[in-house]
Amino acid sequence: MQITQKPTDSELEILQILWKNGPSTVRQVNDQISEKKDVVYTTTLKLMQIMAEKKLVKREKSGKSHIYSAAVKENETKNLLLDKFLENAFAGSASKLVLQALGNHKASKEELDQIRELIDTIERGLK
Amino acid sequence: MQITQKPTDSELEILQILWKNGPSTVRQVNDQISEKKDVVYTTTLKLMQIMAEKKLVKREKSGKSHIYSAAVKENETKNLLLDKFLENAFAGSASKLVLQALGNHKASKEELDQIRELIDTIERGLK
DNA sequence: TTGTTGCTACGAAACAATTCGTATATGGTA
DNA sequence: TACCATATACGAATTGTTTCGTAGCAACAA
Repeated sequence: MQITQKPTDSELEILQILWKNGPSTVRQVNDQISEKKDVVYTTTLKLMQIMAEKKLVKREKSGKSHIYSAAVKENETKNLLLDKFLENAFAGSASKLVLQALGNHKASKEELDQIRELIDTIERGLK
Repeated sequence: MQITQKPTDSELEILQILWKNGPSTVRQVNDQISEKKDVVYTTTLKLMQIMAEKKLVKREKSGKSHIYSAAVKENETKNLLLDKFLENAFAGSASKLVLQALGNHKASKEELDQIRELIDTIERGLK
């Protein structure tokens, strides 16, 4: 399923858990979230029900509970979020964003090298 | 003034105009916004009044109208937004974000070179 | 069969962001 | 001064997100 509409922050939090852990019950997702903040079980349930309506997740019955899994791809979703963010905050310019991100956040030598390699690859493509 | 709270999308839109054009009246800001989408004057006015309460903008009286100007720095604001976004979508990893941004969005040779230079500079610092 | 436990369904409150209509004030001009 | 154009103030409707309480259902053990 192609993602079109940007998930909210809470929805993204749930998606991240599903991407990381694979198909899960509401209980499992809620346990994860509870490690970071106080949230009642039914709040997570409601969110996941809404996400099912929006087709952000699929669910299937298993005994008396449901197993939820992400219905949108991690990569595509993050790209969409990035696009919107880029548009809102950096007038759509990826390089402005990159300069700001690298200028102000710590990255290790390995990470920097990785980025440099990617640039090489892209430039070879550009020719 | 140090920014602490993330501006909303609409607020950011107004800030971008103030950063770009300098101190402006509500009318001027609204004219800019109107080029892209339909918005009634009082909507923009209300937003800017709220932004004044939040100290995102300052205003001073000039004749019968007010002149508004940004009260937060462009660089700091974008950094804050970037931090939040990084945290929500990329687990705080700037390099993951950069890889995704460069991998999926077009950047020109000049932009790529600029980024490469920045990496060089950072690595010299790290050394 | 009858509790107990843990699940889903669902309504509604609490917020926050956005939008707009209406009332009112003010400055400039005839 | 009186009028008009344009400004601000402000309340309120709308929309979307997040939160939680309560009701009811289903599985399983005693």
